[in-house]
Amino acid sequence: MMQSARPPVRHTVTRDDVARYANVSSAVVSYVVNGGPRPVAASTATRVRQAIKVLGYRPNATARALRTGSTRLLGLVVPEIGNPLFAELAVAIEAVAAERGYEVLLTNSHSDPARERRLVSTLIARQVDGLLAWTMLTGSEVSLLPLDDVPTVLLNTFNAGPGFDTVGVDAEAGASLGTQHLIDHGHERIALVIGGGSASHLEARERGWTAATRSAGLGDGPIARDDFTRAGGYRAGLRLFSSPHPPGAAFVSSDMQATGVLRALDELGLRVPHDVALVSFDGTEESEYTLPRLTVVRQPVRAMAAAAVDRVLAISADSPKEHSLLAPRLVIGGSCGCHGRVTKPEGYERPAGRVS
Amino acid sequence: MMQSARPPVRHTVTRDDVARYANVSSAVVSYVVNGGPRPVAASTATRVRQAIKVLGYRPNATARALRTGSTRLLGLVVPEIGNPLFAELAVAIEAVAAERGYEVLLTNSHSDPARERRLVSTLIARQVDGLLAWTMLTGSEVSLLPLDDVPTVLLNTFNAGPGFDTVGVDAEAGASLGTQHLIDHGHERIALVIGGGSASHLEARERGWTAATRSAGLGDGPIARDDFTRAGGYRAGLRLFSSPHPPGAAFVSSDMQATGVLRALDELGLRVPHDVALVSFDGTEESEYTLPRLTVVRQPVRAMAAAAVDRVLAISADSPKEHSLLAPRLVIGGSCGCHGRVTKPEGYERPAGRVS
DNA sequence: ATGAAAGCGCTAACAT
DNA sequence: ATGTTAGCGCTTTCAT
Repeated sequence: MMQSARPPVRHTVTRDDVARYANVSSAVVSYVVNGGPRPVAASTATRVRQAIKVLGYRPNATARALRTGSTRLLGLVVPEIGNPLFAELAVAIEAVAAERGYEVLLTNSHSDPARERRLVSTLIARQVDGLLAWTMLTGSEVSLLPLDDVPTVLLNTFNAGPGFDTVGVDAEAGASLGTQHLIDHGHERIALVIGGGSASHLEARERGWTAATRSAGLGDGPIARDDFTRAGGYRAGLRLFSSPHPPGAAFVSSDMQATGVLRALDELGLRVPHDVALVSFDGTEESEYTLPRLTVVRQPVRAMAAAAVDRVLAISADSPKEHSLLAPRLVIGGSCGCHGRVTKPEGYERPAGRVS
Repeated sequence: MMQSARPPVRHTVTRDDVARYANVSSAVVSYVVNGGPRPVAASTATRVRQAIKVLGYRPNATARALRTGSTRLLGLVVPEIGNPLFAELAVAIEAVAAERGYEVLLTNSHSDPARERRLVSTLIARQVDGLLAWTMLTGSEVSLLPLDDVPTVLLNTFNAGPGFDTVGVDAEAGASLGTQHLIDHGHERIALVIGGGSASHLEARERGWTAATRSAGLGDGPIARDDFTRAGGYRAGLRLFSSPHPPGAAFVSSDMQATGVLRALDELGLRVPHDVALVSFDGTEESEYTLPRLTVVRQPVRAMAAAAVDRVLAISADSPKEHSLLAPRLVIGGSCGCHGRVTKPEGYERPAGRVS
């Protein structure tokens, strides 16, 4: 005769304990806890709730997930939480997901393809109900991910082929918009500072910058490629503006790099926007507090989050793939030359409070 | 005769399918997948692995967790992922946890006590193996959390009473260190910019600032309290430095606020460090890219992460509570007056790469 | 309105 | 070395 296995004790009070205490069946406890699917007499429900309180019963979401087949968990993969853009996106996605009754398992790929593949695997193993990924992989690499039958939305990935749902910002239009603004200021030699990789959203920014300068009849400006970090922007800025014939303006493809460029310019003794005009891509809160405040092409982070979460929750086996492309918008700061002086940050409110 | 319930189909290929395909028992598949606890013949193992590959089998972590009683998941609650300090801490905790074979469920309380309580509840419901929380609650409120029997480490919480394990930085010593540095520069009236709340780590910073000025025989400087954000620092800075008798130096209790103070000073036409000297608390990467670079009391983020994760994994029912207090250190930047000019950011490397 | 019980996918003790 | 099987805590169908 077989003996049963003895798994480690964890969650001492179970639904059965509550049932026993309240003198009902475990099914009734479920009905009370979940508000259905069967009705429960008011007096019984009260007794059950009382038992739950007295015993300190806490439902086990793991068991529930195993039984129902749904974890109400969304997996999110971003390249770097330390980048304010992704932090803001993660916060927004978390907020939208919470409104829909989902929680988010947030993971950080450190822009490492191998790590990204591993993260996707563990998220799937954890049975997430949906997956949102800002991938660093190329289109063909993405196709190799073990995405099986998990509803997936790729963020800002435009070369993944038709097999994936995508939500992204029109980076090409955004880069054109920002570059055009510098052209409107009369600049004729406009550099591009951009990440070193070949992710599709980077290529799009490069295309937008090229398109704007060319359609204005200007020659292509210099390109400085470096890491998608503050340090990368700093190095790119030093190279670009200490060259023999430095450009008078630059479109920087991310706020983090722009922060680095600002430091480089400061060290080189160049003033913004007087000597060099700058427009950057992202429009994170950090960009509102640089000196001067950056003029930016702002990513519609909230809208992206909402579109992505709603889409991933709507995906079913036979739904056709969708591709949303959101429009970024230009937000004028003090780095482009529109204002003689720095503009107020958005969070500004009349000074109030104590100074003791 | 009873019929069985029919949960929704999800994960089509199960461990039993693999067993059937490889012509072994499901136990053997487990042994192969988990590398134990019983040995498996090499040829059998190969057959099983082949079956796994062919069928595209992916283990179900939910079922595993239910069975073993361990999710290998750590819950983390921080006040605001948008704050670079917490982003850096989250990344560090994630990295340490990964080394120990754990993943992190990261949640954001938005500094809202009610939300924080809810997060703790859902993390416990999700059966995290441990909980790390940078709480905004007071000591007595923390005691009311349904922490039951989940190993918990509180981060930077010093008034939670002896019932909790804690890991934190010595904020009082840090604030003294930073303030003392301004005193060493000859400042006699040193303001404090600090958050409006009453969290214990804020009180500690205030104590440290007070202790340093008093032991130097100086009178207490002005205090500006405002939100723990860039906007809060900006408002505090405007109030503080547009007052009739503005201080010549300030110790700012967070990098984010310091960023706002820098903007306020810029708008008021005051130069740093020439007119006003600044030292701030945190030492995030962002503080290395402000203009000028901030002189900071740097929080030992990596060390905190390691201490917290190791501690939470070591906690058992009968282990006595521990309280680690880590030492922050002063990192000189360009805002205190040590250098005539801005110092190089840490990420600095000799310029290299293309400028096309 | 309530109860009984099967079974989600997995692990591991016990049997062979 | 491999097989059999109970049961983790929960939901839900079917029966009463």
